Amino acid sequence: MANRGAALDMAVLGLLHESPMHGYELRKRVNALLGWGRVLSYGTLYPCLKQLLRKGLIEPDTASTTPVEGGGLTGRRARIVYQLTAEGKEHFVQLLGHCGPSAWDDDSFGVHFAFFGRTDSQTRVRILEGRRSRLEERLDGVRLALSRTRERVDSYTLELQRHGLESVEREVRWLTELIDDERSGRSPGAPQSTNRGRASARHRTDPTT
Amino acid sequence: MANRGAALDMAVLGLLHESPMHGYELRKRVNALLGWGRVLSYGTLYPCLKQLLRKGLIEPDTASTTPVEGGGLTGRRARIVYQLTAEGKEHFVQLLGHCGPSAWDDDSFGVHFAFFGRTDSQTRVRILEGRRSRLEERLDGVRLALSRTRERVDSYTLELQRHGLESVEREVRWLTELIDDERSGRSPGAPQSTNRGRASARHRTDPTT
DNA sequence: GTTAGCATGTAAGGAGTTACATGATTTT
DNA sequence: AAAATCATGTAACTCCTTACATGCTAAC
Repeated sequence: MANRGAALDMAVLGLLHESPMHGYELRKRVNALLGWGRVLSYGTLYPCLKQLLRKGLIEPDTASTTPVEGGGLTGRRARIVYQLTAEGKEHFVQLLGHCGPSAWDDDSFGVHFAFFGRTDSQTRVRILEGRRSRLEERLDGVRLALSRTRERVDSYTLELQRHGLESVEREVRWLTELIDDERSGRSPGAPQSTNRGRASARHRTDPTT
Repeated sequence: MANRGAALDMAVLGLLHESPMHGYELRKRVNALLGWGRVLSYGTLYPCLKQLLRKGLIEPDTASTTPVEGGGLTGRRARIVYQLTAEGKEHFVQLLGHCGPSAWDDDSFGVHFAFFGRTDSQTRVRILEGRRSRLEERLDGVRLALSRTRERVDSYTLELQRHGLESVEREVRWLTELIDDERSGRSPGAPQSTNRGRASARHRTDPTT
């Protein structure tokens, strides 16, 4: 019970690990972090924070949290700035190390990847490979279905399946490149704020955009 | 109330429109139709069928449904073959015609696309264009977030965002090609079972696979 | 002075999953 | 005789969204 989307927990913990934040800010950062198409709603975020608080993984930062009384200087209404507790940090590090099947899930993988900068290369490779074989299973399933239905299906259905297949194949190639980079030490490595070597150059899109 | 995943309803209706089927078969076909990554479970499908039955959109095909008594000949256990009612067919045609915002959603779009063979070119173009602008909005959001955070973020987060961006951009280009094909009459058109012209040739992947 | 953005929450409900319950038939 | 596949369903639970409730501050 109470798994509250392991991916969301991890995203929140990871962002608070970087710097303390209040809920409103956190929501924007989570939405930016994972280009999840869908956006995180307050109805999900606040209950999540409440639960993390109850578990003792986060706590209000009393220094930064604006008290409603005395205000004047701040110019903002009361808000609760959260920070990680010691257990919270510990828990996040543990989540980071988990490289089992649960980390290959669509959402979970995205969050793990976003925090790769805090992991060691070995864990990264394990997650990358796990994710890849997960996608390859998917591929096999779709290819099988495609070969069985082929000819019995109209061109649009076929085109849809073909497009889906191509997307997943592309993702597999992406993972393979990342794994190769990782193994040969060409990986982005440390969480530097300089933008030299933002992942291998061959991934780049039009830089003038 | 009771929207029961408009996308699922439509997929079921559409498949039953092609030929009557029982639940077990239907599940496999739905899973093949939409390379949804996730698979449809019985816990979703059967309640859905129940509801469509209650709404009078589908009915058991008494001729094909195996009665448990008297069996002998069939060699299979009792199963319920469903077919569309007149209202069901009507409803499906209506769903097919809906080209408003709800049809641009990830799932909904996939189902609409899969049944494009039953629609007119005008509807197809409207759905394709709606879907494209939906994705372009998404793109704008991500680009904005990217430009605001750039430099403050480590290379892995950046790479994740870049990859997400590229995927969506690729999808936009795919839609643009389809729209062009549609406008110039180069579209796959009718739901033929011959495989001549399975969408424009330039979409093809390695045919030897 | 009203709209837009900041900020925190709750309640109701939708959509789907897992796990269970049941049992026949076919293959190994 | 066991295991896999066919076949239908229900119950409990999870995750998340929408819509609501509340109120402050900044900009137009």
